[in-house]
Amino acid sequence: MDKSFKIPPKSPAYLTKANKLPEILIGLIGKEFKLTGKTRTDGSAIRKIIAREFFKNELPERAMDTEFEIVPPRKKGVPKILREFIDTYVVTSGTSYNLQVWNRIPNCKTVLVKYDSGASLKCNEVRYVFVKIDNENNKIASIIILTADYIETHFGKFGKPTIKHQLLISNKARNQIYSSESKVLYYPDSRKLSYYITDSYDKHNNSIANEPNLQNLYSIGLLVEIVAKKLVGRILESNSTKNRGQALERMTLELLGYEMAIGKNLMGGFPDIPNQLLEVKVQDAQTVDLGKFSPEREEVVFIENNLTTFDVRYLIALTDPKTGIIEGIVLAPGEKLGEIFTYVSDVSYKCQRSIPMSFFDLYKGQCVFNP
DNA sequence: TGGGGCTGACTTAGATCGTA
DNA sequence: TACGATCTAAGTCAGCCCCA
Repeated sequence: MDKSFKIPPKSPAYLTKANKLPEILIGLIGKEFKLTGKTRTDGSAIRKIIAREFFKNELPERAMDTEFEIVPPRKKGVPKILREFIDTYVVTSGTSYNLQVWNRIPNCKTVLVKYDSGASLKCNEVRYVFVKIDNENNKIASIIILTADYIETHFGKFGKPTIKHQLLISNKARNQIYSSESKVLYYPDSRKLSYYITDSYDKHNNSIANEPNLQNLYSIGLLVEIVAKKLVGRILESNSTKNRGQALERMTLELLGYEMAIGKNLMGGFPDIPNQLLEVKVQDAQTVDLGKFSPEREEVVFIENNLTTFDVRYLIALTDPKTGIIEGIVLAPGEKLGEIFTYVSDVSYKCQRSIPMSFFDLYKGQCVFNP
């Protein structure tokens, strides 16, 4: 996308009026658009197409560098097409569309761009451009431009912001683990746990639902022997992303000696296996999604025992993305992860709101603003 | 509805080349 | 030799999907 779109307009008054936006984009209706299936590729392609239409039209005059300030650090939460204060979204299939707005509360008045004149552009002024794709005919079926206020009024408020922590394991670090003899990289338990853990295996009947029982907590050293080393070489069936994590969890439970009825649901929550204070993760790309909890900062997980994210043991299975074979294991207390790997610098969060697909179908062949 | 997962676009850093 | 332009690799992070 042209860099000029990353510069805000000279002032909010220079933005194209929202009710004029359909006139600019109407020409795209019926135009060919083939989905690649690669989500970010499609999202990027649509953004470029929309931007091109604005380019054909006259862009709002740009602000000079000295006239404004982007308020959020690292421009997080600022719409991609800043010159028109627009974010674009691709709507494909399904019965509802899950709108995810990243790093801003959509319908709030937090300032994103602050002008020296005193004017500002706020979160609730972002225009959301939804491009509905006709999958069968590979064409743009409709373009619907909405405001956050319209979305909340018609479909309900956005859900609470959900935080996403991520950890990076570089290929270099990964290869170091692969080239080691055991293929297992591990570190001893946190000092707090070291007084409670045991090095001897004793099959017991505690459910995974139980809170950690400090008498039966296996040490990382023992977990390496009974779980980690035995996981190396096993295959994680890659039928779906979520199932793979669960497959690893089941394998781990089995190796720990817990009995799991076939088809029985796992606990969910944090950590995955509370009874062993063990969080299980699969990694075949560079990024490990830690989810809501992260040991980057110490956070109490079990108040009763004052156990924190630093004490939780992380078992990360490094797998080959093509074969699903576990080629290496990282087993370390949360407090160590940051020393070995890199946390994604800023925490990202998203606000979600589902919009029924029937809403988009209503406007097939049209380009409309807040209909 | 909240949360987790993969993926690849985008960004940044580093390397190399061309010209003055 | 210095500087800028261009190319490449590594690092970052969010879009869309799926599931409980």
